[in-house]
Parts: sequence; structure tokens; C-alpha cells
Amino acid sequence: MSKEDSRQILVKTMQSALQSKGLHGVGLSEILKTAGLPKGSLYYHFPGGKEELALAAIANAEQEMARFLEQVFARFDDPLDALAAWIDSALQRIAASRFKLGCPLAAAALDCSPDDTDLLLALHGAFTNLRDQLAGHLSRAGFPADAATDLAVLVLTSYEGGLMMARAAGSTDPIERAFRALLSHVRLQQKELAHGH
Amino acid sequence: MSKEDSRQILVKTMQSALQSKGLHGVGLSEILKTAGLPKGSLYYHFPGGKEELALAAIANAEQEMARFLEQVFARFDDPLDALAAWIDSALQRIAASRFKLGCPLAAAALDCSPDDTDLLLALHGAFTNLRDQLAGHLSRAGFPADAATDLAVLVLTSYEGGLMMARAAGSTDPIERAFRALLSHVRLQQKELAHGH
DNA sequence: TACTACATAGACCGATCGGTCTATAACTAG
DNA sequence: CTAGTTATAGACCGATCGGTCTATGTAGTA
Repeated sequence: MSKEDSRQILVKTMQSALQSKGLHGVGLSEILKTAGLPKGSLYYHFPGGKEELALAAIANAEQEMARFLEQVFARFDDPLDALAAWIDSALQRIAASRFKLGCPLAAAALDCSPDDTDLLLALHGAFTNLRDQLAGHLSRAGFPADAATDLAVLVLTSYEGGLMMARAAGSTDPIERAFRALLSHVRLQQKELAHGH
Repeated sequence: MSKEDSRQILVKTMQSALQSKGLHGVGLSEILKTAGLPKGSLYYHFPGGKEELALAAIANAEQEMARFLEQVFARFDDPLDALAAWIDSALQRIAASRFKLGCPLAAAALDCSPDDTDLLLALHGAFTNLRDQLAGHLSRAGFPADAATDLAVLVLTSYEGGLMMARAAGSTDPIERAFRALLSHVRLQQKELAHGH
């Protein structure tokens, strides 16, 4: 097995472990068993141990999310349509996992100690990148830069909070409700902007 | 020390542990050390161990949150003003903890295994109660029942997601942005409702 | 074939995990 | 004073934690 294969398997396994059980909810032995690799491989590829692996999983999750956002925004003319499509696909993914999987970023953010500065810094960077990416697309919908950033944060927070509540509810209902409300309000604002200028 | 004192101390300690490190992020020994109580006391008051204590902490957190919401909504005529005041006080609380404390409900929801049905059920109940409470107040602002529930979920998800992102950011910025966007959109909708009828 | 990275393999470590158990202090009722 | 209940106190348990270390393939190069 090549170097990159094992590395990537470990990252993916950690990522999905974060999603289903949180940072301290899974042990390395469970991760290794799932990955089908011995401990030696882990500490060869990630000398920093669990935390380094978690950081890699977070970076990977951010990248996947950013790529997916890019794709969906490229597919629609109206950024709000893209937003709706993004949520739709999220709903499907969550339901398909029977509500077991949340966001690895959120799980890491809430399960780490307040002085895990490396982790929190990485998470902050990830959220900021996603926010700015979203804000860029939203400004294309007519929102001024500042309002677009605020709205992007609202979208992200609702998404993260919605994923969390969907997990507790065992249902997509919270996400559906939150984004129904959000999109209806934003469409209204969009109309206002169009008429006002 | 009376029975209720020790019990309550344990619940509060667990609640704050959930907020700062998540369910699996703290050990019982740390909780007991903080609480200043021996193991015997824990298993006397909570024979079910860590999980029973966590359930009690979740119930307590829900109650505190519900009471606080009740108070703030009683203090304002316009439910949206109450909402703004609620967020303001949340911002202060978070900043005062130097962004170490999140929501105990969210932390438990993301840090538990998908088959911790007791925990997830309790969390779902808590979120549903808070949602309905919020929805009740929002319907007073003129929103039809269905829209009020959707909006209540949007508020809750943004709040939870905002708390999580604020922790990662070490700043209240995400919450401020999210609710600036949310309130501006909702005020607009409120005007629409008023004019439309 | 011998040499040399690379990567896997897993035994092993001390620390800590959640949980059980017995002993005892503190209070109450008779 | 005693008996009984309530609550504290902490030693102790096996399991598991994250992490270290040595040994063993294995692939490419001479």
C-alpha cells in the first residue's frame, strides 16, 4: 500500500469519526481498526498523533466543503438557487446516514478544550474561508459586501446549528425549517434591493 | 452538606464541563475534583453514573434557558426587541467567559455516539420545547403559526451555530453578524406583514 | 545479491477512564 | 444510648486511553 493511500484512509476515517462521535468520543484503536491499519502506520504518517490527524481531517473537511460549494454555485445563475440546492443535497446526505453524521468542524469545535489553540485556530481559519467564499457568491446576488458577509455568517451558523439539531431530532426537519425561513426572508430582501435601485 | 446541595453542585459542574470540553472531554475525576466531592457522592446521587449526570445537566440547562427566555420576552412589548436583548446578553456571557463556554446541549449532541438514544431523545425534547416557546412569542409579532415555528428554528440554529463559531473564533463576531442579518431580514418581513393586511 | 529507505506490524507502557465496593461519618428517631 | 438511614469518603478494579519502541516486511537501487 502506498504512502498516500494509508495517509488518506486515516484522514477519512478520522473525519468520519469526528462526524459521528466527536474528537474524544473515539479512540485511536477504534480508528485504526476501522482503517485496517496498525498503530505504526498512524505514527509514521502523523508523528503528532491524534491531534495532528484531527487537524488533517479538519483541513480535508474544509477543502471538501469549499469544493462542493464552488461546484454548486457554478451550476446556478442565482446564488440563492445555489444555496437552496446546497441545502437540498445536505439534507439528502444527512438522511442517508440516518442522522448519524454531523459536521466534523463543529464536532471538533465543541469537543476540544478551550486551550487547544492549534485546533481552534484551524477551525477559525476554515470557517472564515467558507464565510468569505459564501459572501463572495452572495454579493453577486446584489448584497453589498458588508451585508453579504453578515448573511454568509447567518447561512453558516444556521447550517451548523441545523446539522446539530437534526442529529438530535433524528430528522431533517430543523434544517428544512431554518432554511425555509431564511430563504423566504432573503428573497424578500433581494426584491427590496432590486426595487430600491 | 445536605442532599440537594451536593446533587446540585454535581449537576452544575457537569453542565459547565459540557460547555467547555464536551461530554467525553472531561473525566469524572476532574468533575469530582472541581465539585469537591468524592466518587461515593456521585454514585449515591446518580446511580446511573456519567450518563445520568449528563442527562440531569441537560435538563437543568434547558430549564435555565427557558426561564431566561421567559424573562426577556416578558420585558419587551415587541418580541423582536426581546430577541435582540436575548442575543445581547448572550454576547456578554460568552465574552465574559473568554469564549470558553458554549451551549451544553450542542456539546452533548455532537459528542455522543449516534446510539446514545437516551441522550439524543432528551436533547431533542429540549430543543423542541425551546422552539415552541420561541415560536409562541414570535407569533405575537404577527407571524402565522407555521412561519413562526420556522423562524423560531432559524433563531435557535443560528444561536447554536453562532455559539460554536464564536468559540472557534475567540470572538463574538459570528453571533453579531448572524443576528444582524437575521434581524434585518425579519424586520423587513414584519413590515411586509403589517402592510399586507 | 546487498543496501537502504519506506512503511507496516503490534507488543508494550504509564495514565486515566468509568464504575464498584466497603467503611465510616453525621444525623434522626425511638 | 442505640438503631437505622443518609451521605460522604476513597481504595480498588478491569478496560481503554494516547503514545513509544523495536522488529519485520517490502520496493527500489546499486
